[in-house]
Amino acid sequence: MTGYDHRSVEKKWQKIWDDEKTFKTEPDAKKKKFYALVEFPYPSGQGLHVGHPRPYTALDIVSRMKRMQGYNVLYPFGWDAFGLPTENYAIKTKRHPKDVTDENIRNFKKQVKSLGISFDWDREVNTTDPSYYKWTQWIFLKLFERGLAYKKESNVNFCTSCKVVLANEEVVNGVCERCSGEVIRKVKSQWMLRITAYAQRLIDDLETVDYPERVKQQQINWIGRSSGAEISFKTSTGDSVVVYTSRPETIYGATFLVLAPEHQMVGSWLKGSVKNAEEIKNYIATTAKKSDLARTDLSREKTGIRIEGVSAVNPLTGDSMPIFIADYVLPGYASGAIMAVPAHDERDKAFALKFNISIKPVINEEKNVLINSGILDGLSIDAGKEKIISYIEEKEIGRKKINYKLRDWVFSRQRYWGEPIPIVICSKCGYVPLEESDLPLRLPDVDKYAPGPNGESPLEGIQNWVNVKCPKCGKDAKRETDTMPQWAGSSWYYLRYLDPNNDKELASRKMIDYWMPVDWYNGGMEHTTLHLLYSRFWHKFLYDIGVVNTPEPYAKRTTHGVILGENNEKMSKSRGNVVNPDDVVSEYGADTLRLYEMFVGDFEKAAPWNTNSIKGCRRFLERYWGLQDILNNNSSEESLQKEFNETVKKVTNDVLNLKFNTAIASLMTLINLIYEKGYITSEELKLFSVLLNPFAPHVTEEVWERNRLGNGMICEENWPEYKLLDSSEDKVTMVVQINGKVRDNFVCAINLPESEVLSVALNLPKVRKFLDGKELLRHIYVKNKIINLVIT
RNA sequence: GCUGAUGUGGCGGAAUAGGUAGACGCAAGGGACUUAAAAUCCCUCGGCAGCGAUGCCGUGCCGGUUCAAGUCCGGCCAUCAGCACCA
Repeated sequence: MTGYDHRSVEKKWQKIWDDEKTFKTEPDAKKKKFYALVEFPYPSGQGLHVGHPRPYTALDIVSRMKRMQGYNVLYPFGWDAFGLPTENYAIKTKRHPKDVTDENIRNFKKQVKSLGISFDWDREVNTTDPSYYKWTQWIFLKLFERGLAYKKESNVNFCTSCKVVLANEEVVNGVCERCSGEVIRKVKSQWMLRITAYAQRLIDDLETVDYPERVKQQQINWIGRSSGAEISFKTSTGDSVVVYTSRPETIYGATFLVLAPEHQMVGSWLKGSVKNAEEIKNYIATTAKKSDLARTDLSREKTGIRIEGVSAVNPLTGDSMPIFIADYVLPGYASGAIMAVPAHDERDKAFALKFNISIKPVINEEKNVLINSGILDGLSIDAGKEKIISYIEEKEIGRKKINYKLRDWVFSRQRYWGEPIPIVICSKCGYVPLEESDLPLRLPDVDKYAPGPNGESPLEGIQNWVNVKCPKCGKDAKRETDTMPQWAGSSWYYLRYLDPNNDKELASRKMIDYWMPVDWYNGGMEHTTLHLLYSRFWHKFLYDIGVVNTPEPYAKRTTHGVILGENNEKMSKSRGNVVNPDDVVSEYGADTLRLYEMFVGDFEKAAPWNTNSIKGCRRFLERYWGLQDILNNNSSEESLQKEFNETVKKVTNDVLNLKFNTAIASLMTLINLIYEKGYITSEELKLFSVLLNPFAPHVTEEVWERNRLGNGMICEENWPEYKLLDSSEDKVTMVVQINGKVRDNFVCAINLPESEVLSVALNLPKVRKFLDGKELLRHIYVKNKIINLVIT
């Protein structure tokens, strides 16, 4: 037998799969469907990263196994191609972003294809294709129609480096998620999506899906539900201030109010009888200059100013309360005003100590009951909360209230390379949506893609595109020049795969009914509060308007660990620890790379790259190839039937449980046993090849064909089932412990009666030595496993 | 600070339900083959003591439950990730 030449083998089978469209999928009512999905990549100029193949291979293994088990498997792929890096690169190299994108996709596609993933390439989608973004725009129009897309002047995050506004989800540690540039606050008129309308459902429906606990928790924390009460405090000017508190039962301890410096009421008071207006104006101005990062710096000492000449009244105690403004109260959350209870809130306490305000305890911490609290005295926290809420509702000074930290999604970007927002701005009619028949609204060709210094969209300068007639009144109007964020196209792409060429609907209802929901969606942890949350939101909206048949898009979500550099640090060009998958494929082969990426460790955990370990996987495949040299159907003294059977069980279960590393280890153990035995039968080689096929699809096809192990391709074979074998003849190893410590073991027939096991154990020389002069108190017997002798 | 993870040899990592800790792989050391090297094959490989049989210790730390704890309980420590003045 000639040696294992991965180059020719892989090239050959990739061509066959391509030519014969082996993995093309159509709905089939007779088969159970299985929709496997990986996050489609952003085709950057750097090409495929060694981290990409890990999830692709993982779900490829699942898909290939499921196909062999008789499922109708959909495993599609595509390109999330709008976005800033391409645009920036295009600006730098003076090329069109579309050309750059096309080139990057070509390169990526070549690389992905070299891995032998069983994608159905006939369903490839590209978010920058007008036939695709037509439907992204269509969804936007629907959102607009239902009042879920609106334009609003607001204080937004602005990345000074990308010159673009960011969603809250895109600001990480106070800096831009993408470029780590400084983020400042800017008042701008922006398109917003009302994701907050779905906050509760986005929390509740997590119970209906199979996601890792940490993903659920992270989304729940991000949405940040808080339950409490809104209470109105009368002030000396005759106005009232509404505060939100999650601890209404502590109201008797509320000794002052704090308002965000931006609070509306402050402005109106300044027009009236405030004594220290200058001081207050200065404080407001200082606050406005601060970045979010500076403002939320926890280690900073509290600052604030008392509003002299205005005070409030505690509605329960009747006591007068001073009013302050302070930047630790945020304008964007709840009503932007709090009642401060310094005795039971650390921040309020720090503030009270600094400004010398009285601190009044209202909870006995030991007994956990309310004190100094009038009508609530003696009640538990929970009972007090209930009573005070019904009291304030009855007296009409407040009500129960639920708040969320989640903000509406800032949906405008002042950049070129994104989906144009299909809206015309008319001075008479306002924001006028395009007709569905006018979609897609294509991106115009422009000469300059760079945004203006203050974040003006590059589209603003394209007169013949911007200037249009209002679709409603026919008068002169202008197009919206903002584009959509990167996350728009990826919020619904899993639906387009179902029906990628449909120009009447985003996907036909028939296809949606057959394929949805996605059965298994794997992706990165970094998308938990971005893409994953956004797409759940869009899907719920599509469900509400009757486009899709399920309230949740993804039945099961798993996450992969990242591949780190050999030095255990994140792979990056600047660290000089980047491994190029092309080099690995060329030197060791795609099958080896696939095997290695699955064997390197727990799939859900990060793992450092190790070039030496790859050799171990390559060796394993060479040993597999070498099995062809020890084929022998005549010898049959020894059988590995039992071991093969156990491996079937192990591999099948491990693949479904994401334990690819131990599945491979069990195949390695089995091959070691085969070599110990010295030969393999055709039946055994056939079974081994089938088990290995999802992991190493090329080499197994080749061995299958060369040795005529079956008709057709191995990937079309049936997956083996675990057989219940007659085990009455089996032997087991019985472990003998004395006082819980392993002392010896012996091999005996399976299901040997307890009394016989005990007598064998007691007669073992080692055991007798330990028993010498001691008394046997009792024994614990675990069938077919262990006998523990308890002695004095 | 809050939330969620994780802590096992020189390294990556195994260990259904509490039941032989270290599977599998890498690296390392020794040997065979070879003029030599690579490749391949065989042996050793948690620590301490011992020629050895063997014994003791050992899964971040301290305690507990149990015949038996990497696994369960309580309390710490460390690392990672996300959130972070959200009232």
